[in-house]
Formats: sequence, structure tokens, C-alpha cells
Amino acid sequence: MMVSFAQSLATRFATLPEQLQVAARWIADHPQDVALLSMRDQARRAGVQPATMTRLAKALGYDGYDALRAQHAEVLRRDGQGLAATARRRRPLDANSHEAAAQALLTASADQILHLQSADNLAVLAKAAAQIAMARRIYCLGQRSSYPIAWHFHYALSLITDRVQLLDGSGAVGLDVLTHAVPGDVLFVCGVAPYTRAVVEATLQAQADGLRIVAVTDSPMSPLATQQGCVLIAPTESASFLHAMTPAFAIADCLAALVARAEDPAMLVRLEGLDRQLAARNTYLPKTQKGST
Amino acid sequence: MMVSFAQSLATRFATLPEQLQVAARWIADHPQDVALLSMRDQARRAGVQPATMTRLAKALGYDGYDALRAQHAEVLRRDGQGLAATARRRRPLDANSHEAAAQALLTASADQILHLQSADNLAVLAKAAAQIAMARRIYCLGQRSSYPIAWHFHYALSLITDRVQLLDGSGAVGLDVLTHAVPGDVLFVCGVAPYTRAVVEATLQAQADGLRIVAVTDSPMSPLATQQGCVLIAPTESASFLHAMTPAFAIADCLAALVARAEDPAMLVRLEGLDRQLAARNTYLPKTQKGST
DNA sequence: TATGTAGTGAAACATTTGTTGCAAAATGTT
DNA sequence: AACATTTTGCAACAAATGTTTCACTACATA
Repeated sequence: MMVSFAQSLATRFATLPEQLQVAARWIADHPQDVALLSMRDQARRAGVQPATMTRLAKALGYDGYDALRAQHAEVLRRDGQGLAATARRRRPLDANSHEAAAQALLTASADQILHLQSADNLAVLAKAAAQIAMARRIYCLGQRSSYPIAWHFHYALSLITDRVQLLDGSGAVGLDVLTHAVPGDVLFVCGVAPYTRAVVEATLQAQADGLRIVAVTDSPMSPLATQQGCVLIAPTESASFLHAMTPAFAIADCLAALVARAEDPAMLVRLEGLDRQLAARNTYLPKTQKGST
Repeated sequence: MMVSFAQSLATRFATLPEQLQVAARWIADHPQDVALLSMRDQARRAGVQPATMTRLAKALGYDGYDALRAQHAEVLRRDGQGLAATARRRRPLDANSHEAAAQALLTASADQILHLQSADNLAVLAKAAAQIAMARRIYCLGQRSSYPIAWHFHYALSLITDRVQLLDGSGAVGLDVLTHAVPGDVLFVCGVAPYTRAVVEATLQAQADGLRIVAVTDSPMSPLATQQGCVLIAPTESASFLHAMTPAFAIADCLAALVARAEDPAMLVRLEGLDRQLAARNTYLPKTQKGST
């Protein structure tokens, strides 16, 4: 399996001889240029002999410099056509227009979601998904702006399992359901500043009772960011004074999909069955139908 | 001032000889490769002679192929630094791991949100925001997977105005509230396939009653995509078999922020007042407090 | 038909490319 | 101090690069 350049570089860097370090440092500082300039050019700019670049490549386990270059080119290529391509095609807009504001907000959202992909976050997501997949029972909690996240997560999971339960205030039942929880059950909780006291207290209590916590919150310093549990940080900064909840929602969306992945394949059939069931009950409309006059 | 390659190509294309057109078309289709592959490689892939590439470059006013390549490299370099920079720093992961799946899902979400920024969509967002800002009353509707979107939009708006109302089934009131609506009121509705019949019918009825419709849906062919109203298309494709609702949520998030922008500045004060009010009631916890032992 | 022009393909061109062999220098070890 | 290793710089290498030249074709105009 192939390891990324940055990674293999970081591990080996300290053990490399002086000249190779010079070369490596330059490459690390100019990753875009690796695929765009000739090796000799890069050697010149790094202040190193051409041979050094080849030697570095081999020292890092590549066949030659071209192999290293190919990897960098691949990344450059993919990024170029995918994500940034849309952004590049933008038209300049009047800075004060709603259009410009909308563009800025959406770009910020996309950017925030991109930044969720840190190695840490991914690892926590994976761990949380595994815990949820194994759990006897999953409780979902979130109030105010976090309510849609909890609801969505609950709904998505309810399509693939009956082990999930939403802790909302409907009928004033709310948090009391947690009294039936047993150690090993999972509490999926979402909360951002200003934190709702009831949610925080319920979470702490649940943790004390031995439940596993999967928390989506806005800061590592959040009261929901318990040290033992799975903590997923979703930024809420926004150009507006309203909290941006899209990143948190994206995490819930993603986590639900991961859990679905982990569940047994029979659930796919079950899900299709649900669609058919709903269609039969006339709850849904066929997709082809058009709603205009 | 430098003219973009695509532009100078488009103007001259028709007047170019046959082989040069073949080469030009390939370049237009593979702009990322221009700087990444050797000219001879590109000629091979385009199915033309190497000489043709040089001739094309000169025909377009460049000194040689390297000049053309340099321009493409510049674009590639610049794009790499911006939005996609985070994505580039990724580590390659085991393809079957939860981490890899999470990464793919999040990237897809970010990508989908970026693609919401078409000129059309932005214009519709602006129009919808304007209508909502002016409306006497705003009703929010959405069921099943669309419920969190409607709820979130309702909640966000409720922070800045009291003219908004959620149409949910709690207490079996639901859609009956719409009977009090008058022409000019706005119905914010969210729905994706398979469409809930009740939602579609309520929307059509509301439109017939003279309400303005702001619809978030998954396709221009959706029954909610009425011709008169503001239709916002949010893709739901996902690697999972669960619908991706993040784009729709992002739209709601963005639209709420736009409306907030349009409202009068006094609301800012009102919002701060709300925070203080909630803090006083001990509903919320102060942010600094840490919830660990 | 003859003639000029533009387009094309193939080969040859001088450079530049990435790599490697080898000797000098630097480094650490006995 | 003597040794073995590693690291470095230089030069040479074959391979590939971008370009140019030239002969040939196709097609228009006279």
C-alpha cells in the first residue's frame, strides 16, 4: 500500500543526511512545484545537486524521481478538476449583493467541511461508527440549533435499525428515557455554545452511568468534549451572526452513512422494503410525476 | 492584460486547420494535463504529431509549447494553494477503512456545496431571501429526511423574527395552520425523493392560494419544483444508500443568513438580548466551563 | 492545366532530462 | 591512528524532450 509523501517524509526526515534534508525541506515547502518543474530545476532552486534529488526519491522508497513526481502530479490533477474548478469559474459579484453573500457563505461551508477531514477527526468518526454499530441502544440528544442534527441522525439510523431513540421533549418525556440505559449504550449528543444546561448535565450523567458518548460540538473546550468519549469538532463560525450548523450536520450525515456501512447487508433489503411500504401507503409520490400545471 | 487560454482558443478555433483543431480540442478537454504531461505524451494521446502541438502553440500566439504550458501550470499552481489545500494534505487510506469512507463522504459533501454556487442558484437564493424578508408570514414545511431542514430554517428565522411558523405534526395540527395564510405569505418547503404526498399537495394548494413558494428539492423534475416559485436544487447523491441531506441543509443555513442580513439592524440587539435572557434562565452554560472531571 | 499556398507527416536536430558510476570528502568506529 | 561507511560532488550516460526542416499532399486560383 502506498504511503503519502508527506508522511514518509516526516518519519524519515530526521535520519536523512544533510543534503537530502535540504532537498526534502524544499520539496515539502513547494509541493506544487514538484510536478510542474523539472527535477534539475528543482535541484537548482533547492541549492542541491541534481543527483541529490534522485537519491532522496530512492531513500524514500520510490523507484526514481519520476515516481515521486507522478504522485504529486496525481494530487494536483485531481484537486484541479474537482473542488477548485467550480470556485474558479465564479463571476465577480457586487460585494454587497445577496448573491455575493450567498457565495461567501456557501464557500465557507464547503471549506469548513473540507477541514473536517483531519486525520484525528477521521479516526474519531471511525471509532464512533464502530461503537454505534456495536451498541445495544443508541440515544440521540440535541436541543435548539442542535436539534436538527440529533433528529437527522436519529432518523437516518432509524431507517437501518430499531436500536435508536431520540431524546426530545415531545410530551415532556425527554431525558427520562435515559434511565433505562445500561452501560455500553451510546449517547449521540450535539451541542454548541451557548450550551444548554440540561443537555450537558444529561451527558455527564450518562457518562457517569457508563454510557459511551459520541459528541458533536464546536470546540475542544466545550463541556461536551469529554475526555473518554468520541469528540467531533464542528466549527460554527459564520459571516452571519447565526451559527453555521452545516458542518455539524455534515458530520451527522457522514456518521450515519458510516454506521450504515458497518451494519449487515440485510439492511439494504430492509431499506428497500421501507420504500415500497411507504409507496403502498400512498405516503409518497412517484418521482416521475410533475407538479406544475 | 493576459487573455485566458480558453478564451483565445474559442475565438480562433473555427479558423484553425483540421489537425490543430484536434490538438486544441484535446487540450481544452484536458487542461490539467497540459502542464503535467510532456508535449509528446499529449500529442500521442490527442492522436496528432508532436509537431502539431508546437504549431498550435505558435498559431495561438505563444513563443512555443513551453509558454502555453507555463500558463496552464500557473493556473494549476494557484488552484492548488487555495481551497483544495486541505484536501491535498490527505493521507492515502486503506480503501475499505471507515476513515477512507468518511473522507470520501465529507469530500463529496463539500463538493456538492461548492456546486450549489451556480449563477442560477445564487440568483434564486437572493430572490428567495428578498421575498422572505418582505413576507408577512413564513411557513416552514418538511417531513422525514427533510424535517431537520425545515426545522432548522424555522429555528434560525425565529431568532430574528416572529413571523415564522413551523408546520409539523406535533399535536396533529400540522398543515391546518396554512388555512390562515394569505396571498403574499411565503411557504418554505423542503422535500426530496421519494416525495411525501401530503407535502406536495399542501405545497400545490398553497401555491394555488397565492402563497409564494420557496422550495428546496433534489431535482428540477421534482413535484415541488413549481415554475413560479423559487426552486433551489440540492443534490442528494451519496456513496451511501442514505440520502445526503447536507447540501439541502447548507441551503437552508445560507438562506437564513441571507434573510438575517436583510432584516433591520435592530435585530442584532434583539438576538443578543435572547442570549442574555437564556443565560439568566440558566438554560445555558457559560462557555468557559469544562465538563470533565 | 498549371501554379501558388497552406497543411501535414516523418525524420533529424540540438537540448535537456533523470540517472548512475566513481573518486574525493566527511563521518563514525575500533 | 587506521579503518570501514556513509555522504557528497562531478562527469558522463542514454533516453526523451521541444523544435525545425523538408518533402509531399490537397486544394484553391489563374
